[in-house]
Amino acid sequence: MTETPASLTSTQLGAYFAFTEVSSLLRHAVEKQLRDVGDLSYVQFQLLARLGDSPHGQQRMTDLADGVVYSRSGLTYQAQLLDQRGLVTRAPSPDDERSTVISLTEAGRDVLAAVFPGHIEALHSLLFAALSDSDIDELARILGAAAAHLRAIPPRSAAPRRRSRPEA
Amino acid sequence: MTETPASLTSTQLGAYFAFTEVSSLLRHAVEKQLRDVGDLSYVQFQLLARLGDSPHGQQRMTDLADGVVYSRSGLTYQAQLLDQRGLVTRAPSPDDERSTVISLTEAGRDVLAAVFPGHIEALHSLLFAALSDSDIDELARILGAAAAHLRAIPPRSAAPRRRSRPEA
DNA sequence: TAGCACTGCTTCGAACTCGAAGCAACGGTA
DNA sequence: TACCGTTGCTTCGAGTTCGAAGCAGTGCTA
Repeated sequence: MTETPASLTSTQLGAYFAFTEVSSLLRHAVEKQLRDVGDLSYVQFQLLARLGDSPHGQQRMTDLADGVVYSRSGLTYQAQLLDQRGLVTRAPSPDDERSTVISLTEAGRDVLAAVFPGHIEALHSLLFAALSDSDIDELARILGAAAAHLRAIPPRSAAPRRRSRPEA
Repeated sequence: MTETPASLTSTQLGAYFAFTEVSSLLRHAVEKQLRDVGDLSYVQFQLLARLGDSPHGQQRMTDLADGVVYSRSGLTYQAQLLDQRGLVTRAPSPDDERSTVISLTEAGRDVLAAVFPGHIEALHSLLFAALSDSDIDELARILGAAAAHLRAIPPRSAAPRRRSRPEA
């Protein structure tokens, strides 16, 4: 570490607060749109979208979970729900019997197609409408660098969790 | 509406994806630090921090909930937990018997003080370390504008919720 | 001052999330 | 081939979140 100031500059604080605020508000607004149009939670949408972007509309559970920064057990739960709704199917991988491959169905693609335009429209009106083209360029560049940094720093931070005192 | 393109430019997509990724990763990392050092969830930290920043270390429940973009019932729950831990106290407002005023205790300030340096250090190493000063300026400016826009757009969007089919 | 819509908080039930533990399959080694 | 640490997923229990409903206090109007 070169230096570790005890505080942040007001600009840094401002950037951080603005970031968290945009994050919260945008998330809520987008969530609402997804719920209203496709009866999807944000997580479910992310999962479907990621599948839609994958080679044969399919991915291994673990890869999918890592992709959306989500717990494996949580993914199992959501995959069940999506499976019940017929938006995805699950099958053991031919390569590795342990793996479950989750695949987007036609119905899944339909829901995705139904939700997408509104999703994009929401992003336009909520986020990009307030920004100039060059702002968006800058944002993409800066956040891209930040994302790369975050991805690289903690490859998979360990350290045991600790909720409350488990016991004396 | 002036125009509603059916898709986003790749720069816009990039900005959006980078944003969500930074948001997720940063959130997880910060959450972990807060948990390890002060045994606080992110929400709890936000609540304490906001109280610490308020006039007499106190705020009305509703204002606090709005401040952190959080449901009222959720706040009631967390306020109970923080109360039990002695980090805050709750009392009816003298002005308005309906209101509950939640106040930071000394113990609450102590926890906040214990957690803060690590929190700032985490922000440094996770986020700001990857960015130049001018990047941070830009980020603050752009996200500030976006936040203002988001705050203004939906004063409090209504529209009834709808989860799954309530019936066959 | 009686009536009444509204506000502020809490309670309640249902849904979602997570980590730990459990179970099966894999892959290396002897 | 038998063993064994590792990997991939699911099950389980506990904790957290939300919206709807309920309840009390407020303030406006007649």
